[in-house]
Parts: sequence; C-alpha cells; structure tokens
Amino acid sequence: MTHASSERVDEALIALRRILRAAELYARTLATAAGLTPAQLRVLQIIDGRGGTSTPTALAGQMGVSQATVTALVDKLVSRALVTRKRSETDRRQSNVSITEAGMAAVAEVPDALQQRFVIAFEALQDWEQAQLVSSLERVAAMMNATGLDASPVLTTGEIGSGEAPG
Amino acid sequence: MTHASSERVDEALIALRRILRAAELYARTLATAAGLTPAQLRVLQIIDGRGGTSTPTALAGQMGVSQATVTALVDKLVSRALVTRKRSETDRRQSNVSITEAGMAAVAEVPDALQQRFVIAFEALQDWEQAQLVSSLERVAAMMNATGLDASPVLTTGEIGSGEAPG
DNA sequence: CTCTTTCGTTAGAATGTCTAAATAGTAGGT
DNA sequence: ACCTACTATTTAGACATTCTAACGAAAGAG
Repeated sequence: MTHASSERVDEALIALRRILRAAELYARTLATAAGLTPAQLRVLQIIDGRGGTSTPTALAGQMGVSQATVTALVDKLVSRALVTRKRSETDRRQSNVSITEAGMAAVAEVPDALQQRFVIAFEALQDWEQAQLVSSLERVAAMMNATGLDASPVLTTGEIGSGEAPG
Repeated sequence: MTHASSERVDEALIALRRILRAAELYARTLATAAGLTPAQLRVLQIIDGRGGTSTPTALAGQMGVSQATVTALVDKLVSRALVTRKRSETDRRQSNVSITEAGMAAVAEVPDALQQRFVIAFEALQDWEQAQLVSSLERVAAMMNATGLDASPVLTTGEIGSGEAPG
C-alpha cells in the first residue's frame, strides 16, 4: 500500500477529466459547426464507420440509448437527407439505415472530436511514451469494462493520419 | 515518422473511448439511482467541491453551459431541498447557491462516476505503471487544452480512498 | 441622477431521452 | 392455415437539458 497512490489517482483523475471535458465541449462545437447536434453526428459517424449501413437496434446498442431515441434521431437525419431508411428485404421487421453521400460529406468534414485533439497530442509524445500510454490505457479500459459495464466498442477509428485502415 | 504510430493511436483511442463511454453510462446510472439526473448531480458535486456555495455564473462557467441552464437546474434542486438560493448581501445582483445537508448526503452517497471505476482499475496497476500513466495523461491533457480549449478544471476530487484532501 | 454593465431569471423553443403501447413481421407447433 | 410467442420498429406522451432573447434589478462611472 503506497502512500503516494491516492495523490497519483487524484492527478490521473484530474487529467482524465480535463480530457473528458475538452472532448465533450469540442464535440459540441464541431457538430454545431456542421449544422448537426452531437447525438446526430454520433449516429452518422457510427453508420459511416460500419460500412454505411446499420439498423436501429444496432445503433441503440452502440450508443447506449433506446431504440425510440434512435428512431427520433434517424427521423431528423432522414429529413435532412443525410441518411435513408429502408425496410430490409430478408427480414421486413428490420430497417436499414444507410448514410447518403451528403451524410458522408458531413462526416468527412467533421474530424472526430477525440481524434482531432488526442492524435495531435499523442503524436507529440516520445515513442516509448506512446507505447506505455496505450498499455496503461488498455488495462484501465479493460478493468473498467470488467467491472460490469460493456462499453460497446464503436471503433470509428478510420482516417486518422495515415491511409485507409485495414478493411 | 513511425509506421506503427497510427496503429498505436488507434489503440489508444479505442481504449480512451471505452473509458469515456463507460464513465458516461455509469454516471447516468448513478445519478438515476440517486433520484437525480446527471446534470443535476454535476451541479451538486461542483458546489460541494467548492466549499458548499457557488453562484450561477460560476457554475455556468465550470459546466460550460449558459446561466439560463443553471437557473433551470438549480430550480429543480431547490424544489428537492438539495440546495438553497439566497441573494448575496454584499452584491444583491448575485445569488448564492448553497448545498444543504440533504444535498451533501446525496453527493456522499454517489461515488464519483469516474472515480469509482477508474480508481479501482488504477490501483491495480503496478506502481511504476501508475506513475507513467499519470505522466502521459497529463501531457495529453495539457496539449489538448493548449490547442485552444479551456476545459475549466472542476477538480471535485475529494474523498477518493484516503482521508480528506488538502484544503 | 443617468448611463452602462453585470447578474440573474423568465419565456419560448428545439433536442434528446425514456417508458409503455401499438404495429408489423418471423418462426414454430398443430 | 392458424395460433402463439418472440423480435424489430415506430408512435405517443412525458420530462430534462439546453439555447437565445428579453427583462428586471443592482452596481459603478460620470
């Protein structure tokens, strides 16, 4: 039991909070600039990151909200022609929500909030420091998830700095 | 220019996103369990962390929302007797929002979302790993802030695992 | 005292969110 | 074919968060 441990937890927490807050505020700024709301942008990004099509149930699961909420969000996006909604032909209970070209353009214009800021900072770190941060972060993330919450991996991490990600 | 860099950014981003999402979902769960909403709980936590009293303007600044929003939030909390609102005597334009005993009890009952999960994970890390994570996190946070966004330090990091924090 | 600025609230609107109920489709058993 | 059970989605009704704009009240400068 280290004495200094709680101080360090404090410091880590403060840093994490600042990252958290910066990401949150920035996400809103970006979405607003694109004429969208944060939630609408998230829907668009998830669909785009999943190959251009998804279903309400999948979206609800990934976003951690109810299907009803997704319906409302998709309604808004459909009315702006950023996505289309079409009944599945193999299972007509299902609905396929597909991103349109306008939607893709909107997503492409808006760099991912976390990415934009985090990547810049991350790339300024030393190589060994990057490796270390990844390792520590992954352990924390794994442990937080293990505590009982599934943080449904969104993984919309496409165009970061290099070319296309492995498809 | 390292080739492996973008892969690592991916991994770090994914981990951070999972932490992000877990914290967000968990915050809602906790607030709901306490009969509050996330935003209301945040107000309570900020006031509590600031010595028990604040003003609408200060709260708005710290939360990154407008004064009008704070007014609405405080209205709800007042109606539940978790805070009181009283005109300042030195400057009667100002309003002092103070947490009540019931409010403090509510805050004490609800472990901070991030803290709860993060601390558990953090304390399971090796000593050197903790130190490293703090260092990396702080660099990232500093750099993200330096990019132009002020993430208004909330620092409600009081009762983590040890006794009272300084001050 | 009058003008300007600051602090806070009120009013009105849009969005996000939920739960519960309704609608529609699939699948299995008979 | 028909009934039942389950799954996928939408609708309806409610409440919370948030904004901007307008307003009232107080402080400060002159």
